Amino acid sequence: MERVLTNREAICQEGDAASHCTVLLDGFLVRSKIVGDREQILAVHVPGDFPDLQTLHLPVLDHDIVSVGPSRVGVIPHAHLKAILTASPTLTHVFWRETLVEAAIFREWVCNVGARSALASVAHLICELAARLDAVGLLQDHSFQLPLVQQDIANARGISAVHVNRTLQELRKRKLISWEGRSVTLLDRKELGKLAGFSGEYLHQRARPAAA
Amino acid sequence: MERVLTNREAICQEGDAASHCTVLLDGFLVRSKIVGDREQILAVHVPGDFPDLQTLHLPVLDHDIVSVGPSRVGVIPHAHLKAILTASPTLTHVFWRETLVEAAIFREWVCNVGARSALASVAHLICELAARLDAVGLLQDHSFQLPLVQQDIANARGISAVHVNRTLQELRKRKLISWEGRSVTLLDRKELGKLAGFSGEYLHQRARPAAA
DNA sequence: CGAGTACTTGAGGCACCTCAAGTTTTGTGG
DNA sequence: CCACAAAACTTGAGGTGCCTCAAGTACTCG
Repeated sequence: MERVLTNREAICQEGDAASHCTVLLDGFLVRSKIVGDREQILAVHVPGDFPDLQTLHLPVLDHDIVSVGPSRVGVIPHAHLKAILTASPTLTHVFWRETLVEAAIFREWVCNVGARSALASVAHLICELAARLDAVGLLQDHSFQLPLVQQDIANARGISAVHVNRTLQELRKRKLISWEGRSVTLLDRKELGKLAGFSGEYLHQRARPAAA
Repeated sequence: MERVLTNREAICQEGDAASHCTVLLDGFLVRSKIVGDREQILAVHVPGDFPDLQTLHLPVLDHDIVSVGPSRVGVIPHAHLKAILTASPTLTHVFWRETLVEAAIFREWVCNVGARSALASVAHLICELAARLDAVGLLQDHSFQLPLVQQDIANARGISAVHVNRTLQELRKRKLISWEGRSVTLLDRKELGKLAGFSGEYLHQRARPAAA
């Protein structure tokens, strides 16, 4: 079953008991959690991701999942998915692996918010999104569409929106990125990666598709 | 096979290709990653944990695993583990679930380093360790043994060791904890949890063992 | 019992924060 | 397709939580 989402529409919320899984077909989703008076974004999902695969074994959600920009998701009932996995040990391992890569990304995010400066951390987020979008063919000519606003970046990185603004200005001043409207361009991917301390290893991408 | 570890002994390092998994039988392990000139601790493991289960599907490690204090681990070859999992879909789901709980803990750590103050974040770490140690019977009378030093707490929380020291003094001053030598005691679990914004939900513990 | 490691304390500094006001862009109903 | 409101972005200025450096004290273990 398919479901079309407008901007900032909740798929599910903390405390919900999920009975189905979601696959993101088009657009973006973020997972977030309210911590005191702040909102912490835990993950940004790109097309091809299964953002709530963990509900198969941990049905009660410990965070919210919300669309960013117009999006489209596929919905798969748990019962259906379980039948498929029972029938195919190979698919079981594919899905398990998917959740393990996700965990590796969470680990890198701990490094981003814990050990990197605001500048490096924001640069790292852009590198990560570019690499993941590239893997599904959504990076064209070093550019991609990104409906996240500066407050989202702030919530993802644990810094203030004002500081995100100044950080992006610095990245633009250094001619590392351009960001106009919804369109982000990596002007110097190598230098940006160097500043961010980015290494794509943790994404455990199997193969890179040929460049367009 | 069993392996006995002394303090600060590496089990495996970033870049290694693992051919076996580990189960922590006794003591503590931390997973960490070097980020620029800092070390970020990604996870603290307690007895019963499988800290490198992900190597089954992602053999190349993206971080180090090191003992803290004298420890004892069991070593299970991948081939052996895969045979067991092939034979038992139930066990497959149990192990998968284990990695999903671990991912939930990573998410909470993102909140800790991203959205909580130093005081709340350190308090949260203590609450989490107490809850996890309680689940395996290693919390006695609100006390547990913890071989982590202040620099480790700093590396886990993305703050300086000096500030960890001052934070612990504040927690002691507020009569929330005592920490003498290796022994940590929760003097007021409720208040500590409140300060930390701690809710054990994310640990997805199935059942709590009866208190000793 | 000596040497290394961990802990503590003080003091000055800075990366990032909050508040606040203005400008630009985006979305929406008439 | 315009008018208007709301949201997003930008800029300035003062503040603070945590940092770094540095020195001294107290463990711990061989």
